[in-house]
Amino acid sequence: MGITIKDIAKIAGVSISTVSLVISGKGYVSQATRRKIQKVINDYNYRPLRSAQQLASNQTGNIGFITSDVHLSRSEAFYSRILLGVELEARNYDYNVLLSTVGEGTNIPKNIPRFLKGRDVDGIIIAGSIPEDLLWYIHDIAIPVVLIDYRLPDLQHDVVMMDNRHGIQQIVQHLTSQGLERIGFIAGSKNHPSIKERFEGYQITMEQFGLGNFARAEKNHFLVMQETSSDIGTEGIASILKNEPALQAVICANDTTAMGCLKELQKRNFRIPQDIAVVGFDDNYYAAISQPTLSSVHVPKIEMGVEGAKLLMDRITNPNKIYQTRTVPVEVVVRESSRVTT
Amino acid sequence: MGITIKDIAKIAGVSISTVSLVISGKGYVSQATRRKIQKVINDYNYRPLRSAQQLASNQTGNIGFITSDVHLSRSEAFYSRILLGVELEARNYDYNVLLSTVGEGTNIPKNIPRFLKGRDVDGIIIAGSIPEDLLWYIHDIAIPVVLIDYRLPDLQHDVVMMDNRHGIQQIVQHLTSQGLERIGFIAGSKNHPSIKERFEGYQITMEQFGLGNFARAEKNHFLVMQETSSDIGTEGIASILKNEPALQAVICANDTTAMGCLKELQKRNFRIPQDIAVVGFDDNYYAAISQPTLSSVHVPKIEMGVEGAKLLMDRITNPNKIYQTRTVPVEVVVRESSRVTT
DNA sequence: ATTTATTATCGAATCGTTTCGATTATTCTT
DNA sequence: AAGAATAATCGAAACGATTCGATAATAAAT
Repeated sequence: MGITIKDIAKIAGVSISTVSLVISGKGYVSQATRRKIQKVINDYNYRPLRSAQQLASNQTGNIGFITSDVHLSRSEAFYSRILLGVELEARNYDYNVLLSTVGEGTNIPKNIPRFLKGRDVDGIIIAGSIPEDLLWYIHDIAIPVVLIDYRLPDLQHDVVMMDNRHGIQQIVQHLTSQGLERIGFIAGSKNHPSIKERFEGYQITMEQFGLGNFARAEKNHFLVMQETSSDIGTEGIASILKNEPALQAVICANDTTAMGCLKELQKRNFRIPQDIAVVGFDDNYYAAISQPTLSSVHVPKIEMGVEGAKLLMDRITNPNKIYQTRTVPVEVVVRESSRVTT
Repeated sequence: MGITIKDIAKIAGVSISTVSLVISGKGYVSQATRRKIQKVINDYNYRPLRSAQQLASNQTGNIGFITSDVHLSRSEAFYSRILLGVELEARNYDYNVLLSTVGEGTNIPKNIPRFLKGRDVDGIIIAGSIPEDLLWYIHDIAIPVVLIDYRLPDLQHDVVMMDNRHGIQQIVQHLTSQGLERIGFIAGSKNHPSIKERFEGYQITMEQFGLGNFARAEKNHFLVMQETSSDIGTEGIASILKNEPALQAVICANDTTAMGCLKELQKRNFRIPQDIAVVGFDDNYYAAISQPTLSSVHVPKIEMGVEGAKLLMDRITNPNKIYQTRTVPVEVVVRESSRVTT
């Protein structure tokens, strides 16, 4: 079928190994032969066969990307964008990206990505939460791993996170600077590390602004275990308002939740933001076109993927490095839903 | 490093080739030896190394998934869901999925997915539009290809589409059954085959309902080349209303466009659906939670991916089969934005 | 009971690279 | 100018599977 390195060598009148050296850029090859060989390669449009390279070099040139099926099909395209970032960066290293989704259920071994069994990848990136025992399984394989927007307290890994605490801090600051003080908090999937950090950020910052009493009162939060959905916002705001009718603002742990919140408030004829200000987190596409437009914290998803890929490449070439956590900066985007003063 | 087929053979006391036969399920192996070998394989948790299999068998066990970067990061997760479907189905065949995005720009050869150059995949799936010359390039490689939600008139391929015409037909029927007759149409990226079919569906059905005159008048459509965005809806409805103030309903070629349309109408204090009914297409997540909730046509995205993967597997094992077009059914979901009568 | 067909097992070639060590050619030291 | 260091090239052994053909064992046919 295809043209092989052997053909190239014969045509160029050199040995196979010299051609290989030219391709990989390793070792010593004289300018003259290098050019000669390169010309033949170009002329015949030759590319080495990956599987042969893989077998001989014991490197696959592939990385695996694992995320849950639910995450991948999320409407906000949050993890899709992270995947995109990974793909973009992997390309710079001439790596392929293999995708595998896993169910939320904890069904090992059916859940185990095929590329792990066949030793098809040099390293993997895990985006978002996956079943804990699967993470342990992967950990035990001793393959380079980078986690994006996820982590387990008792497991050491390279990790990429967004700056959740600082994002919330900016929000609280923005709200209080407008004189709002009774600020509630709503979140789903509270076991997720990002959500946890956002809640902690809320508590810490409120404390700093002298609003610790309000922030500590349980009636002013709504935290549940469910997967992110707009229902959480709907239920959440209802629950808080029941006990705290004088609420002035509410921070939702993400935009989808905020959307549900918005909807419920409108149904009850609250004016937003005059009666209650609402802010989300993530800065979805829909934040910018919802009615009213939603203030949020912009998270650079693609960059998170890029950073993750870089970290992974680093770890693959340098397996004994100390583990790193990389935190990408975020920024509040103020829109109609929280702009009280003009 | 890892355990090899040689080790298994030695431990089981058989030849390498017999072990291979057990793994692949081909040829003749007695019950007794089969069990014996299988036991060793299980005990040692052995998996054949893919790259070695690939090299020896000249099959990769991989499929490539190509989509544009813009499509993948789309907020509606339309193509992410198709990807998910492909992944789910590929798993049933024990195939890996390699992902590559391509820029919208037409920069061959930088745009060429790496897995094509290294002959890393047995076939590829292309979801959504990609630069035309890239499609020609792929066509020339003569590798099995399936297109999902895309096609080129003068290029033969296996194709998966949604039933755009019938979806629109259902919409028009739904609207006219409520007495609405002056129904406009708004779409972006009008060169996309799905959008084209939706527009054709609009024209044909309107004709069937005796509303051909209205549907044929250019002032009642807004068709532009831009990529899908909510701005198209905003501009579109403004444009149509200028020439046709008595508009009763508008069909948007997708939900995102409809969102922009909704927003503009609300800004102008139109009541929806009493003054103007709005429907979208695709049935996004946000269609169900927007204000008002948006009527739309549900498209089973994951199933489209599944169908695509099936078609591709079929073509890989059977390269000379006649080309197929598979059309998945769609269904109107009526919500607040178009429910005039109660 | 011999021939023929079927089932079972194996040895060896093969797939297309990388890489190690050997060999030769060139350049640098003193 | 001889020996040492460096640069250039090559041959051959891996890498870990598949697969073809040969051979041996068993079953079926006459």
